[in-house]
Amino acid sequence: MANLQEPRPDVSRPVNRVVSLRDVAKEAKVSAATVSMVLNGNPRISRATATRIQRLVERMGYQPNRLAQSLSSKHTHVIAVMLPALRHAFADAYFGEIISGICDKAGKMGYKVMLEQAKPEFVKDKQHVRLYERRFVDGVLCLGTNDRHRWLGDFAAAGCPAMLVDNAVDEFKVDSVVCDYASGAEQVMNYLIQLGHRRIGLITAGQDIKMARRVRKAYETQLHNLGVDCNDTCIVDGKFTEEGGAAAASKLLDAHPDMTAIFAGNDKMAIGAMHEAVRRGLRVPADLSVVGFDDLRHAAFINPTLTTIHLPLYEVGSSAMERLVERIHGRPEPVKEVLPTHLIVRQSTAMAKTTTAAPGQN
Amino acid sequence: MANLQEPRPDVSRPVNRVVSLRDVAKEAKVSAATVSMVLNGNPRISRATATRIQRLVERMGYQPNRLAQSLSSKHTHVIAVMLPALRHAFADAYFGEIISGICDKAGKMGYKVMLEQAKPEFVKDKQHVRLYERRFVDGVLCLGTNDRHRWLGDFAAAGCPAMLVDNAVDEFKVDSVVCDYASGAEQVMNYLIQLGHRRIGLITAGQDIKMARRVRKAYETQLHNLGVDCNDTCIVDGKFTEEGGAAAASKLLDAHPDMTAIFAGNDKMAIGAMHEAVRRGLRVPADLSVVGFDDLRHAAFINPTLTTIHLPLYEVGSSAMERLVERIHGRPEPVKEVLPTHLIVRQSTAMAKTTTAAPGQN
DNA sequence: CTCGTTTGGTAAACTGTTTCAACACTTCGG
DNA sequence: CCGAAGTGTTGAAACAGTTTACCAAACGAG
Repeated sequence: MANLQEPRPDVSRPVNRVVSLRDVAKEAKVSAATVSMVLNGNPRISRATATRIQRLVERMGYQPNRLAQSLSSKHTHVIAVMLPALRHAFADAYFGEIISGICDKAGKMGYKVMLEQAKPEFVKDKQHVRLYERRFVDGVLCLGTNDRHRWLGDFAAAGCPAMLVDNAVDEFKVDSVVCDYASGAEQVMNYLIQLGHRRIGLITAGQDIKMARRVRKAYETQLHNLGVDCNDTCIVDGKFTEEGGAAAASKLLDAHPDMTAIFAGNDKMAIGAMHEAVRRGLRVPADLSVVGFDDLRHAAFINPTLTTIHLPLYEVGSSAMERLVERIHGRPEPVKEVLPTHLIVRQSTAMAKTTTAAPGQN
Repeated sequence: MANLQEPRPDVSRPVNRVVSLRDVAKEAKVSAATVSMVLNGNPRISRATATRIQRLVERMGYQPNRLAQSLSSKHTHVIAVMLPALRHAFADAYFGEIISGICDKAGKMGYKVMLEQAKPEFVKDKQHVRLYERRFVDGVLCLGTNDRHRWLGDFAAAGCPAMLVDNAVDEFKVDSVVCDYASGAEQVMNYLIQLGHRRIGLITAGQDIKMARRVRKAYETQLHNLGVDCNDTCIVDGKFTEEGGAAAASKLLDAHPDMTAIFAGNDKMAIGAMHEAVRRGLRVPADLSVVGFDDLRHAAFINPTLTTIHLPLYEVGSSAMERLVERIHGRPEPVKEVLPTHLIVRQSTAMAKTTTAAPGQN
C-alpha cells in the first residue's frame, strides 16, 4: 500500500492534478477546516494564518470544487430558465431580451443560468421539479407560460422557488413580474382613437394567457366606451407569428374593407399584418395604420418603421431574477410586480382617412 | 442519541424530506452499495433483489442527488455555451438558432446547458476555464468568437473540452463546426453576376473572423475573375447590425451611384441596407438588388422579402454538441466539420438595370 | 469430503467541502 | 493562584452518492 505513493515523485507527472483544499492544508501544515474557514472569511482564524494560507492558495492555484461546496452547503447557485417548447423560442427576440436581463443580473449576483425547454414529456415526467429536487438548481424562472400549463402548480407543492416572467396565473400561487399590458393597450387605443380611427381590428393570440386577455379587454372597453360596435369579426387570432399575423390581417381586411387601423398583440404579428397589407396594395400608414406590441429591436428597421408599445423586457428579466433569489433566501411574502410600458410612435401610423366619417363624435 | 429518531413518528412532519439512497437501503434492509448497483444496472445483483429495490425506489420517489453523483463520478453532464458580450446576443436570431440546436441535442444526450457571456472581466479572470476546473461543466461551446479572443487558447492548456461553433481559429487547436461560408459567398456572387450585376458592393463585418474573411475573399476573387475593378470603396464595414448596414449602404451608394447590387454579410446588415435604399428613394429590387446571409426567420417577412444564403445554424449547433460530447468521452482526433449552405432566392434581387453597360463582358 | 469457483452482497474508503463540538492555550479578574 | 472567559485550531461528522476489496454461502469437480 505504502508504495502506492512512491511512484509519484518522478517529475514526469505534470498532469493537471487539480489541487484540493486538503492539498493546501497539507502544504500549510494546518487542518482542512482551517483552510476552509480562511476562504470563507471566518474571523475565528488569526490574521497571520489567514494571510499565510491565502498566499498559498494563490500560489497553488486552488479552486474550490463547487460540487462539493454545493453538496455540503445546500445551495447550487444555479437557476433554471424554462422556455416554452416552441421551435424558435431561443431565436425569438422577445425571449432573448428577457433572458438577457436574467443573465446579466444572475452574473452580478453570483448565479449561473441553466436553460431548459418545457417539452410535453419533460413536464409530464415532472422533470421541472426534479431540476430542484435533484439539486441541479436553486430555483426556476418560467417564460412563455399560459393557463393550460397545469405543471406550474408543481413548484409550490415541491417547495421549489419559482417565478412567472411576464405572465401571471391566478390559479397557482407563484410569484410574477410582468409588463403593464393593460396600460399599454390603453395607450394604443387612445392614440389610434385620437388619430380618428374607429374601425380598428385586433390581432391577438393566446387567449389562455392572462396578459393577452388584458390587451383584448382594454381594446374592447375602449371601443365600447366610444360607442363603436365591435363584433367578433374585428378580433382574429394571429398565433404570435408573422404568418399568423398576415393571415389574420387578411381575414380582417376581407371582413372589413373599411378598416383603417390594425392593432396587433405583438410586433411579429404586426409585421405580418403590414406584409399582408402591402401585398394587397394598401399603403401603410396612408391607407392602414398598424401598431405592434413589444418594441423588439427590428421593429425600428422594417419598412415603414413600426409604432409599438415598448415593453421593458430586459428589466422584467432582471427583476425576476432578483425576486427569485430573494425567495430562495427565504422571503415569505408573495410578489406581483408590474413594470410600466409606453408607446413608441414611428411611421406605421397616421391620421385615419376621412372616408365614411365615424358615427359617434361623442 | 437514540431518541433523536423518536420525535419523527408524529405525523406533523410532512416536510418534503428528500429521500436519499441510504433511506431506500434502510427500508429495503440492504446496504447502500446494493441500491446504488441496482440503479446503475450492475449485474452483480440478483434479479429478485433488483426488482424488489426498484419497486421500493419507485414507491419512495427516490431521486438521485446529482451533486453527489457528479462529485464521485467526475462527470457533471452539463456543458456551457459561451456567447459574446454583446448587449443583444441572446435576442439575436443567429445565436438563437444555434442555441436551439445545441439544447435539443443536449436534451437528447442527457446533458444540461448553462449560459455564459464572455465579458472582458470574465475571460480576463480565466473564468471560462474555471467553469471546467471547478466542475460546473464538462465542456464548453464557444459562439461568436474572433481572432482577438486569445482566451480560446486556455481551454487546450487546461485540458477542457471545447469547440468553436460556426467559426474557426487556426492559431489554437480547438475543434470546430462551421457553415460553408466560402461556398455561400460564391453562390451569391455567381447569382448576382448571372443577373447582370457588375457594380456590386459588399457590406462586411468582423474581419477578425475567419468566416467573414472567407466571404470577402470569395467576393473579391469572383469580381477579379470577371475583370471588374473593385477597390476598397466597394467594401464597407457594417458591424453586423441594422444601423451599421444602413450606414454602410449609405457610404457605398454615395461613392458609387451606379451600384446595382449590395451583398451584405448577414441578414441584419442587408435589412439595414434596404432600409437606407428605400430612404433614398431607390426601389428594391428594381434599382438595387440586396442579398443577405443567414436566412434568419424574419428575412422572409420584410418588404421585399430577402434573397439570402441559408445557413444550417440549427444543425451546426446540434452537431457541435454531439462532437463536444465525443471529445468529453475521449475522442482523440481533432474535428473540423463543414456544413453546406445554399441560396434562397426571394424578392430583393432582380436583373441589373442596363444603364452604363458593364465594362468587361469577358 | 475437500478444494476451487461462482454468486450475491457488504463494509469501508473515496469524491471535496462545510460545520460544529471540543480542546489547548493564553489572559484576566477576583 | 484558581476558575472563567476568550482565542485559535483541529478532528470528526455530514452531505449523498460510487467503487473496490473482501467475505460468506452455495455449488461443482475431483
